Amino acid sequence: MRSTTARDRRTQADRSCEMRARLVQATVESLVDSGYARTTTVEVCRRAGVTRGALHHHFADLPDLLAAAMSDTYERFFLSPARTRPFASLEAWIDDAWTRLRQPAFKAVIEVWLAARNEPALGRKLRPAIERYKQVFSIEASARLTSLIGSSPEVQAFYRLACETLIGLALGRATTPGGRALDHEAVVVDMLKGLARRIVRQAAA
Amino acid sequence: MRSTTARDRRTQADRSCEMRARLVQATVESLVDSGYARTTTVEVCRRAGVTRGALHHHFADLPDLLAAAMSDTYERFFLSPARTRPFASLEAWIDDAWTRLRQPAFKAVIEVWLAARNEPALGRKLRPAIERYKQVFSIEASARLTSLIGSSPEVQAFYRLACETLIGLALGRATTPGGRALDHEAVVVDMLKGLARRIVRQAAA
DNA sequence: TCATTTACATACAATGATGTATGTTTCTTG
DNA sequence: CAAGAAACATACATCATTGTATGTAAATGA
Repeated sequence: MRSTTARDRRTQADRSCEMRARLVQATVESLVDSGYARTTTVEVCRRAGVTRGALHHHFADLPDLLAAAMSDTYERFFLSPARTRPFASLEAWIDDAWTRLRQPAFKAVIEVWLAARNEPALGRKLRPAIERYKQVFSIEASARLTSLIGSSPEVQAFYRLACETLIGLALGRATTPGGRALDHEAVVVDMLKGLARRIVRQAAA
Repeated sequence: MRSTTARDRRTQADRSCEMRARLVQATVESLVDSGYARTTTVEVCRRAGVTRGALHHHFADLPDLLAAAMSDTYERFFLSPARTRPFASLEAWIDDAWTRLRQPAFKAVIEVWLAARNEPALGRKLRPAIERYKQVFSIEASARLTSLIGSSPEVQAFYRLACETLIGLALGRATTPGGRALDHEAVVVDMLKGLARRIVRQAAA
């Protein structure tokens, strides 16, 4: 009598992949609603419904798992699906960026940003992922924006300002119980888009 | 032979006050450069150069100490010295707000904001201090701004936007190793002030 | 000045987290 | 269809942190 049915039979590569995915997902969820300090190996495994043995089989230690969770979050929420077409307008970029930043997963990013700054060992393991993420907001790397921003210092400065504004809004969400939308979010985003229109128009003139 | 000199002799109220101040200051420093997760009673006492006995004599537990540290930070950096004169311009307010937000102590605020959202017990003890702080940025409570902002929805929206932008900049500092100034800070603040001028001028017209 | 209270230190017990060592099951491969 | 390896579970030893209990020195006040 087999203890496993045919349905349970999976290739080892599949099992590894799925397990890593479960652990990574559980880590992000834990970061989002328990925070870094409470994101322990025990907590992650509890959420994932596996033992700590599984975790330590796939990840050397907790920082390794956190680094993997970060890379995954960047991929899923901020880089993919591959966006290549240039933005039609700065407003379109604002909508796109805010759609991504307002997701709960961004709280996980903030938690780990701060943790990485506080704990050097974690910081080293996270450096590649963080460097990669910084490029999401860098003008140089944003090929989809270059044609819009062009060489106007005014528009460049506004772009930087818009990034900071959206991050501020995202932090507000992250520090709000339940992660609900705040009343003034829509107001601020609208104003930001209105300003974008004016700045671009003025730069063109 | 006395073990204490006349110079050492202090009233008990003085000793209490000084000890509490030392502990609170050590807590803020620990939050700033070690973060919430590493701000333990042991760490705080190490920084303060006292034993944990002293800590637990003055504060029931760690959340109590953190709450005290928050209240103190709000007082020192964001509320006092009593600022009552209305701002001459929105730009003056921006300068003032950014001067305060860019201080390292703001990182302590962020750390505890996030921690309070993650740990309900801490959240309850911090609620009064947090509510109080929210008012720093609320239009209603900013008597120094009402005459500037007036009833114009445009200016109100811009004010909210400016708050978020400055918070975003502050978060950038908090997540930067060493807490150094970032290159684009000045650019963003300048643009923000430029926009403020235009918005106010337009609202007046 | 002496009893009492306050301020602070030391010692302790309990808990929780971490990484490792060692099993057991499931897949792969010759 | 057997090694052997990979996937995962269990058990363990260690360390950090917490709050409390208890002890001692300093200040108060009658």
